[in-house]
Amino acid sequence: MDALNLRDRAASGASAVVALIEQGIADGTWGPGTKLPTERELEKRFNVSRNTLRKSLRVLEEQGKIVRHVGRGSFVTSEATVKATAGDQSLTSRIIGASPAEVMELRLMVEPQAAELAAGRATAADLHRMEECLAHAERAQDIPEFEHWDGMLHVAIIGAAKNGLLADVYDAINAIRNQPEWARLKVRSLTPARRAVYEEQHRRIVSALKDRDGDQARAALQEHLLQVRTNLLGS
Amino acid sequence: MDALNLRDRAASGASAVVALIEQGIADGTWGPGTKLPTERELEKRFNVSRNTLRKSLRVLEEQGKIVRHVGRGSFVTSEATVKATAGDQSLTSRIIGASPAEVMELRLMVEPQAAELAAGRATAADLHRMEECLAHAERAQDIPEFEHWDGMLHVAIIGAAKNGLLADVYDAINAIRNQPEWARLKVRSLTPARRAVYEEQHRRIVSALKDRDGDQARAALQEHLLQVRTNLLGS
DNA sequence: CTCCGCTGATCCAATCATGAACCATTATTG
DNA sequence: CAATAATGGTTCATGATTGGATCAGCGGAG
Repeated sequence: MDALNLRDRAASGASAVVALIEQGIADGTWGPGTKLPTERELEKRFNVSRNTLRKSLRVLEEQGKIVRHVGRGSFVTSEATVKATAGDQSLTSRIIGASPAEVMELRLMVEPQAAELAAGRATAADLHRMEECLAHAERAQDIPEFEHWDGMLHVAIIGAAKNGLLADVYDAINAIRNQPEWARLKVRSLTPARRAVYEEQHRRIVSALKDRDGDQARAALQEHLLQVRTNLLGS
Repeated sequence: MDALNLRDRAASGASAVVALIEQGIADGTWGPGTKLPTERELEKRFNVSRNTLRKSLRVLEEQGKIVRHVGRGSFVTSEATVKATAGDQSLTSRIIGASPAEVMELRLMVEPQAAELAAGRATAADLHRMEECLAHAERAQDIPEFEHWDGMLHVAIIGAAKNGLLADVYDAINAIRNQPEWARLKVRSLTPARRAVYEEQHRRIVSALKDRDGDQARAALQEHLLQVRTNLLGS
């Protein structure tokens, strides 16, 4: 049946167009948040004049089912986003605003002690993973690749501490590494000389972990992070 | 007619370009750490203007999926593929499943050092708030009320460290206090004698903070948490 | 016939995409 | 070391797209 051709039907008019668009929203043709076709497109699709179509859209807008913006288009209201904002806010999103100084301070609190725990808990697989990160980092051709394996090494150390909660928290903190400002800070601070220093410090950390020397591991990681903070924040 | 050429229309627009590049990252065309083609190259490949392309790249940068640097190029970040697949789960919800042993281990990592920082950063208002928590806790008529002010005291100490990120993380961890299982554990472990010990330890912590004695504050808080862990977990 | 709704058209305002030029930083080359 | 090329960062003018608003005309229902 030619359900879209309203002009030939007895029940033509604005209210019929409203019903059709509502149906399209209900059956998923236009899902929440999606953009409706332009008015000039819908005008042709429903075979009504633009004024009639606009009247229908106005009804839907007043019902809160769509929102319209000049120059952008008309959009189906998204219940999902409304629902999302009502609930508890993800820590990750709150963390995004944290300053590099705050991040480094927290890392300095947590990571050295995690290394101390890891010295007593790391499995052979953990240590092997760290060695791989070391190798990859030293073979890295450019700074982003080095940063990647640097980050993975720290994650591996945290993971070796065998505390799932700690790993989750560190993951959340680590998400900041992907923030543009933070990344720019890292790249700018990473000179070849400093990279060599980092690689040496990394080796000493992993070496201490392999020796099951918790004190040494904690001290080496702390020294490393202090160096990173100095390079990063210039203090 | 040009308006009906859906291929051309689909290829235009910033969001479409974002999707294309995301796909390229997801399917391994541009793996983690690799360098994207230059903007002037992508501009031609996707048949959009450079400004449009750059808008798309900015979106990807804000999502942390790529990193850009003047004179060098744009690079896929290490966690980009992970981010493309894994949704961002609230840390709070993940934390709920953490065991009391894990929680106490993390608190032992963070809180004593936070106390050390707080000794040097606490404002008069911070110290006053701690005193109030102390007073309320000691006047508490029942265990839940004592627990409440006990928790508030710890929050106040964390807050005095003046690290917003730390405060957010601690808030997330602290949410477990409202979990039924955790509460049961606390109530069972809290005898009147132990409560008296806790109050004495609390007073020593706050006293050290008022004296600006970071070492003493850290030691006192660590001792307190070790005591709590022993009482909670019986080890 | 009159009233009301729909039509077709025109213009306006906000937004977007485009293309180009120029700048700042980095890499490469002589 | 100096010069050149490469590359991302920024800005601007222009045209296209899109919803917003108005108006004269047409046609059926009362």
